[in-house]
Amino acid sequence: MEEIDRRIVTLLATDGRMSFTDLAKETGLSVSAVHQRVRRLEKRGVIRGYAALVDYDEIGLPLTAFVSIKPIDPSAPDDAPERLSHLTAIEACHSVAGDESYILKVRVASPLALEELLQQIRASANVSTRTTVVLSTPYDYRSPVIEKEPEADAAEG
Amino acid sequence: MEEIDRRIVTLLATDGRMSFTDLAKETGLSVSAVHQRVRRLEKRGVIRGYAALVDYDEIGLPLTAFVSIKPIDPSAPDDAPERLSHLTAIEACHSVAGDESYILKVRVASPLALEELLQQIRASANVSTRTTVVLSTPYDYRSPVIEKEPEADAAEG
DNA sequence: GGTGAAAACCCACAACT
DNA sequence: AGTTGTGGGTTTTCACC
Repeated sequence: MEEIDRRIVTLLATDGRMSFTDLAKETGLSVSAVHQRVRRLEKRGVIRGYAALVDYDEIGLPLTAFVSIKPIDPSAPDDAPERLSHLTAIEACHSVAGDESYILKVRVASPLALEELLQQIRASANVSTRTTVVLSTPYDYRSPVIEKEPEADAAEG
Repeated sequence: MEEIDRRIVTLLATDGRMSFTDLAKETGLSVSAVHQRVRRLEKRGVIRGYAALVDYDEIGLPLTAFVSIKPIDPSAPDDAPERLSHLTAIEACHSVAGDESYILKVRVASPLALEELLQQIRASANVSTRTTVVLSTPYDYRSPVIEKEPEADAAEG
């Protein structure tokens, strides 16, 4: 990705509501040129969307945990992510290398809610769970510093 | 938090660039009322900010990992988060219960970059590391479903 | 907290280089 | 890909309820 696009993505990753006018000032381009680039970055999937970052304490979900899961029956087809996606307390699901198959990040209201969630996870995906409770979060959702050479160029459109 | 604020936060968590005009339509309030509520939610810290969600493959950081760290000298003061915050590859830092003290989420360009990062983490915070590499991410950054009763009311402003 | 309205500002598109 | 120009929509503030 080239310099100006990198700058646009960095700015929007830091302030997702920055106006095109301000992006234009920051990049030295015209408003329409920036507009065009942002739409292209969205279309290419470099920008996947925009989100307000919320304080989970304030919205009544103060307990965060990482839940590592392992299938009870390793020979069964592994469709844990789909089986778990209806559980809205699960913020993220990562397939990982190592002893366990997935790491889930979950947000709940209380220890009791966590207990109930773990039961639902085990029942829904036929897995065992290992839970690591988050005590505090010094920082989170930091914006990336974008590399100069992300990858070799792909085939032309 | 009350019904309309919950709705506003949910909508902005899902689409961080939604206009005040659209938020007004969705909530049945006037544009100015929605505007006022959003500003209040920002000021109260319920909304911490706005971010573009980027595709880390596309920006040249295709390797994600969780790095659990443990102090080499448990009697030394624990200031790992501050000591590590200059490493921009670290997206998040959570203090956790359990055998290790923190879980870091990191984004790097390559296995070699991960190796170098781990050396920097160990050197900067005087810790040992245990790394779990992410193979794929079925989902991530899902918006919260906000509870009706987050907490008892705080003291008046 | 809510409303409507005015002014300032921003977006989206067109025409062109 | 970039620029400028413009009509129309959005944001922000203000006076009032």
